[in-house]
Amino acid sequence: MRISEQAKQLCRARILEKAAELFAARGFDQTTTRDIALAAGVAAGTMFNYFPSKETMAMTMVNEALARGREEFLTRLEGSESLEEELFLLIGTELRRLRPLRPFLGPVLERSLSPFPRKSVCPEGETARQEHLECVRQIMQRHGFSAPREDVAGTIYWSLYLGILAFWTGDDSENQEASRALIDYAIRTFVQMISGNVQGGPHAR
Amino acid sequence: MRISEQAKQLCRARILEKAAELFAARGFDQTTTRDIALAAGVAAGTMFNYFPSKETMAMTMVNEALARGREEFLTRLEGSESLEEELFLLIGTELRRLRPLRPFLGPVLERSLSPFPRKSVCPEGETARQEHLECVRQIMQRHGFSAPREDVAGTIYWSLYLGILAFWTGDDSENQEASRALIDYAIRTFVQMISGNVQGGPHAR
DNA sequence: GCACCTTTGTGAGCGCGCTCATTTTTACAT
DNA sequence: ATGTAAAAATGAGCGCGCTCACAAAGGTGC
Repeated sequence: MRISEQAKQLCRARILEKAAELFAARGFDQTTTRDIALAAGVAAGTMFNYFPSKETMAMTMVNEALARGREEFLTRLEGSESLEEELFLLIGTELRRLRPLRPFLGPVLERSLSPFPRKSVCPEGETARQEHLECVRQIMQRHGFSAPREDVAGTIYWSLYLGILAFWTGDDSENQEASRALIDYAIRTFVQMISGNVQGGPHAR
Repeated sequence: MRISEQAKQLCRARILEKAAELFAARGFDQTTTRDIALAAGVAAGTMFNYFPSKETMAMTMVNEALARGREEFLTRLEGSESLEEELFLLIGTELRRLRPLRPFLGPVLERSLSPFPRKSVCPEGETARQEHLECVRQIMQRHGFSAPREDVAGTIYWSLYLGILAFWTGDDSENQEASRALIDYAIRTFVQMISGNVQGGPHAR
């Protein structure tokens, strides 16, 4: 059976929608792939023609939210922001879009955005990292930074970003003041670092 | 059957030893609990009287290595080090002890040291975090720092530490120059931050 | 309308980590 | 020695994510 591209995308979207509902209602680990298949009205095996793994389903939602956050960030930019302000705005809009997914983010990001090297990483996690870092790189370029020592600065930025994501994921307080303070501090620390103002240390000459 | 405490510890040690060998030889994910049971000469179910999960077995090894690293750190201290030098020495000795476990660290630390909140976290991972942070806290106190804003500074330190661990875990180069540079940079960044030298930013007055 | 081929759907079943009802083994009181 | 109860070992089996051999369902040439 050959099916139209439209019907295929419709089926894919229905699976994703039902998966999102179940993840939000019960959590990622408490939702089985058989549950999702049942809710979407397909056989258990059929889902895996559309998504190679349960993890991929969740990270597809995450990447879409992040991408829309970055789009919104670009429209909100006024050009008068400092580097710190732009990074704060970027992360803020990303988090706003991630908000509906927050009830089930923990296990998903733990698996897919881990900084630790693995044999079989979920490719969507790698995509998320690359696209966020590319956006940050563009912001830095706009402000005249060329990010010396790419590996080192990139790794440290990503560590801080993951720390922010993790803290925010667990921050259930009303207005998330703690998260805002943490983001502020992390961004300032990072900008300070790439400004070359962090000097000295055990092995500096 | 009631067994002597000695025999119990011996059995526990044999399971841990065989598990370590298999993890190192094939990797964590490629080693099944049935493999370990067979190698240790016990039934599949028996292992779970000694360790509640496969993950716990691995993190037990990690925590032991980290603890011995911290012991060695204390003996190596000469009292003349700067804060940066002490932190560098601490992390260096920890990593040296972790070295034999490095072939299978990735999946283990990804699961157990994740900064993301989870329902059923491996308690050994929490132990690792607390004991390392306690050691860092003592070092900071020795140098006259009281770590203002405990949540923020602690979270950022832990993010940087995880970044270091992750980078080092994947760093197969001969003398690990890249890792040394990263550790240097991360420590300097952190010390700069807690020194209160990081100021300004989008929401500072 | 019919045979043919490709794409898509299907669900039994695999291997995994882990559980639990049952059996076996031991220390100890007698 | 013997009986007893608790501790420890056992392995069949569960539920999970995921695979794969096969069936069903279109589009295409005649």
